[in-house]
Amino acid sequence: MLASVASRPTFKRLPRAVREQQMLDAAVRVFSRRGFHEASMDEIADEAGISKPMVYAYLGSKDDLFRACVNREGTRLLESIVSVVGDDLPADEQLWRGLRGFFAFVGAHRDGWAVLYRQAKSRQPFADDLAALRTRIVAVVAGMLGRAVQAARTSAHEQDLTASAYALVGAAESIADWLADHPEADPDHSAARLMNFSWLGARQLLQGELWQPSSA
Amino acid sequence: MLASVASRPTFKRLPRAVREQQMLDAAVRVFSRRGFHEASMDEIADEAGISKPMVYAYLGSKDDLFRACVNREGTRLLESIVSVVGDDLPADEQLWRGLRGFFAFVGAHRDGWAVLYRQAKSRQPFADDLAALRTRIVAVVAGMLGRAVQAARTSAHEQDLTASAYALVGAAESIADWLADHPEADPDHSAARLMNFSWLGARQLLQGELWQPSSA
DNA sequence: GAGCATATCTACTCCTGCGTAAGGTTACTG
DNA sequence: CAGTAACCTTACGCAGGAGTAGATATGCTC
Repeated sequence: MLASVASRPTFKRLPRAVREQQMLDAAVRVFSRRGFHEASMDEIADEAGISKPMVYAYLGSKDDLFRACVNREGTRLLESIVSVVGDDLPADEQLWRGLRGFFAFVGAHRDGWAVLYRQAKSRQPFADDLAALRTRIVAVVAGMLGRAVQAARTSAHEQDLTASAYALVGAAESIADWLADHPEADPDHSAARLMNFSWLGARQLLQGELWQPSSA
Repeated sequence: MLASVASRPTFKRLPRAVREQQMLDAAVRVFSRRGFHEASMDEIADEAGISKPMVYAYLGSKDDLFRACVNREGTRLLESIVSVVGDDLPADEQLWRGLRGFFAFVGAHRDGWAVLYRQAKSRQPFADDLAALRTRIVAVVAGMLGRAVQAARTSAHEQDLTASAYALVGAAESIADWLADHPEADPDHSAARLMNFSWLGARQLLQGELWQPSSA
């Protein structure tokens, strides 16, 4: 009704794969700063420099879109941990590498972390997706601890290993949360602090003991 | 327009203070199972056995109501920790008591915990309230560690103490989260597992060492 | 047992934002 | 350079739910 007079330079056409990634990037940013509900599809479309029906055409409903974000960021997160943790290294070295990988991810993808950690937990349909991811991480950690126990020829109950894994993951999330709000902070520093806490325990720390990475 | 024919037994009048508590109880339950946005004011009013305008008259808007829930549950949580942690006890005894108090609260107020932990984190306006509460808890924990360090005549950087406090609080939240989903689990058991992890550290645990409470 | 403050209800209005129908625009292909 | 398939848009339908207006019931006080 209005145009076709000026025939505006209008828009650029891009292949589907590219646009989908742009949309996901935009969605992660918006979900991160607004929260799931407060984020509107209009704002996401706007942030992606595209109109709303495109989002629906490519990624489906708002729920679908959010789930796609969680899956993409979750996969990246998990990948950044498991890719650096070797199978046959000493327990403390594995722990150290895992923590570094984790905090490096959070430092580099603060938006993604916010979506995963702060948003997905509250919405029931996605809580399941997140729980699944968390369970996989906890399983990785518990498996690591289990192998270390075997290597030390001591024994431990399955439940205790799992509890320790939960504690470790929770501690990491907590510090990551702090990190996400302090852009000036160094991820490796956070990793070292958590390493000290979780490996040595409060008792040793109070006695002034410190853990040192073997490789600089 | 419709009634005044049958003059139904209709409703019971209750003093404001009582109704307010009923409403808060209902709101916590509904927010807990639905999440902030999915919870409707109609459902909350219904759960409280009252009609919607009453909620607005007494507690204000939906935001106000949610904030009231967070404040009430947060105050209770903090109280259940600080009330059992003496000032002049050994560090491990303080830690043990604090953890027991915390997990006892979560075990007894799972709904309240869900509101605090899973919901408040995601909504921007309330994230501040929750952050304030968390900061107070972290400060309590850090203060405890600080006194313990002094008692041990060792030294530690302020930042390291705070990081340890964050890690401890995060680990506790993580296990509490698990506890909230396992009604059959014993809160004291969870407290003991976390005590082992945080006090001894992973290294000691892997060597088969265990921490024992001095009092049964 | 009449008056009055307070507690309570029913029945709306209106806004926000998800999801879609119907139709232009671009660029590739023969 | 016409035909066509994939991109992309504007403009709307519609539902859910926050918040409110106005009327009614209750029980305390004298």
